[in-house]
Amino acid sequence: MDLQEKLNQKGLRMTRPRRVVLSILEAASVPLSAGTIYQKALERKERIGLVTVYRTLELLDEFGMVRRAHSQDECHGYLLASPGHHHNLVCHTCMKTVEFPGSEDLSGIVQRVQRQTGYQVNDHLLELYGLCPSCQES
Amino acid sequence: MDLQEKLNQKGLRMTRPRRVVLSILEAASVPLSAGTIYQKALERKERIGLVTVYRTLELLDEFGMVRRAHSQDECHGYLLASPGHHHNLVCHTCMKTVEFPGSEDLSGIVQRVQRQTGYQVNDHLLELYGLCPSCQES
DNA sequence: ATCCTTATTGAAAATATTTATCAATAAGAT
DNA sequence: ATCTTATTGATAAATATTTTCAATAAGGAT
Repeated sequence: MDLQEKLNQKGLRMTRPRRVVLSILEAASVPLSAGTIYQKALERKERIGLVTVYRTLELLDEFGMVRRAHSQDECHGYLLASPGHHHNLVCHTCMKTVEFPGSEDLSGIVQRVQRQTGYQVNDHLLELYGLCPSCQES
Repeated sequence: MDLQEKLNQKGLRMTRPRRVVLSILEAASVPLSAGTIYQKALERKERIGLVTVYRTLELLDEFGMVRRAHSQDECHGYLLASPGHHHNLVCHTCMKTVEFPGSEDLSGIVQRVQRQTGYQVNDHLLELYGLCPSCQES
């Protein structure tokens, strides 16, 4: 289900700024902060306000169409989310980020932790860090 | 190795503010932001500046004595890190946080992802969310 | 205990980030 | 084309973080 449909479903409207933010995120392979998205929009000669970027990101987040990337230092980056449960794999050097699927793999850990702590686990955040292929060469 | 030793090793000094921040973190079971730590210090009638809290957290982070907790919304919380590799388990409701050990459990996932992406994985961030025992009752 | 060197601090100011307000605009149904 | 109202952007306000710098104090030397 794409943005247009989700908006209709809630009686909300498709607007140019929303299209722009989404488009910028689609073109990115690195998590972008609100400010950065705003800059890129201006470069495209779009008339848009920073405030709207924040609001749009909030909206996309509610729709689950975007994920926050929590690097150790910068935790303000947003990344377009593919449907389904994914995690991010971030390159330490160039920050290039790819997603990888799979939450089943965690069920072992989750069960052990539930047993040990008494907590009832219902969500998780997993992010891997490393070197992407091209950064491995240099 | 405790703070005193790590400081000596780098020719740095143990000071009252540093002791205070550490002590506040030791007493916490919930991730604390710089501002919150500052407040708690004032409550203790300590003469300390917010700036110093930021600096101390940065220092403790370099020493690996503290970890950032990246909840979906708030990613500015710091939590004392036990030695070794740990992850956080955060209660959605009361934010009470406990650590749990174990990075071996991830090796399966890591290997699969490395194979699939060509990335060389060397670090990770794992956080679980759920309900702590006492919040399950209510 | 006293002196010295210099890491450290706190206050204030400068930046950066995020949220709230509100009149003007424009989406989309009629 | 018109009407209703969700949405926008500018401004301002609120938060959060970093920089600057003179004053302070840790801790080794004496």
